[in-house]
Amino acid sequence: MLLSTKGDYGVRAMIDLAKHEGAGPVQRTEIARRRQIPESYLDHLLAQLRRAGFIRSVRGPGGGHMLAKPAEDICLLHVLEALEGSLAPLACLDNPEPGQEAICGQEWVWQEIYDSMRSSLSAVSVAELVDHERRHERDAVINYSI
Amino acid sequence: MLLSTKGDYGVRAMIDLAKHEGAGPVQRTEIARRRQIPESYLDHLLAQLRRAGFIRSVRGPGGGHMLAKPAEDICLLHVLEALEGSLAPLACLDNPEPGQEAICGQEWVWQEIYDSMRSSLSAVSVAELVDHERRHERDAVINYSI
DNA sequence: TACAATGTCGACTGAATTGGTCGTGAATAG
DNA sequence: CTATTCACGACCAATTCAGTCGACATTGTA
Repeated sequence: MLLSTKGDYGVRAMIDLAKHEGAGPVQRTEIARRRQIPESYLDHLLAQLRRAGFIRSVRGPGGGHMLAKPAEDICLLHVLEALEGSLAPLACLDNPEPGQEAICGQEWVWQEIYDSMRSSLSAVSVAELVDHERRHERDAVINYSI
Repeated sequence: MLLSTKGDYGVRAMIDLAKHEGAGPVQRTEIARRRQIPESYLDHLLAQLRRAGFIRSVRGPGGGHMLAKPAEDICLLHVLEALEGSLAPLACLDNPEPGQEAICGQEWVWQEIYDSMRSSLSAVSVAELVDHERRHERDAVINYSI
């Protein structure tokens, strides 16, 4: 049931881009270092995010990557689905086949879980993830300073 | 994010056993046929369910498998965890490592989803799955008869 | 113009996991 | 004793995961 690293890393990258918005393009190298992602692997994820329209990239010296739209307008669900494909825990939740209920007998439970999961994920924007991280950092500093 | 067939098949098997409770042991062959599970694969799943204490098995002619306790007392969460191991969508939810929050930045979202999922799964017993299936069958018959 | 920095893309790969099969052996009812 | 049924472990093919690598395109700067 694990999310693959694709989804995890991809979201990390989006958070990193959102956090450094406004200071020009962010380089692959920087994202990879800060978020502990293998650089050449990150390449693929950035490509997927670009094709999905979440980021823009510019080449050449001083180039890098940036969000293609405001972080508030990008929800976690869309990012994850772009990277992972469907998040359904059972294949039959996406394309229900008639007669399967009698054999499998548990779709209804998973359907509820799936709906609830999608609802949670679509309620969280990349901007909120950044906010949360910033708050967490502040708390850590306060704790440390006591 | 898919549940593996282990979990799916295993739950199907438990439902099948619960449904045919009281009529003596149920054979591997029967379960496999009704629930569309490869018979020799089902073998492994029954072994895991047995080791986890959910079912008892008897050998010899007329042998088979049966629930080791009332279907009402067996919840989906326990069955699935016995078959799949942890259901956590991120590895860090089970053994959080300090410092990861700053890098990953999304645990809190997944923690909520994970908690909610576990809560849903532990609220459903195998008996309820059987009930649900029986109701579904009745409805299907009614629809057919119209 | 040359070149260095950067992103783009696709081929390739090793390891792990998934989803099984198969064969041997043990228990037991009749 | 034999047929039936479970028990268990060895084995296996295909797929997916998680990357690496190399060739190439673009562009700012000297």
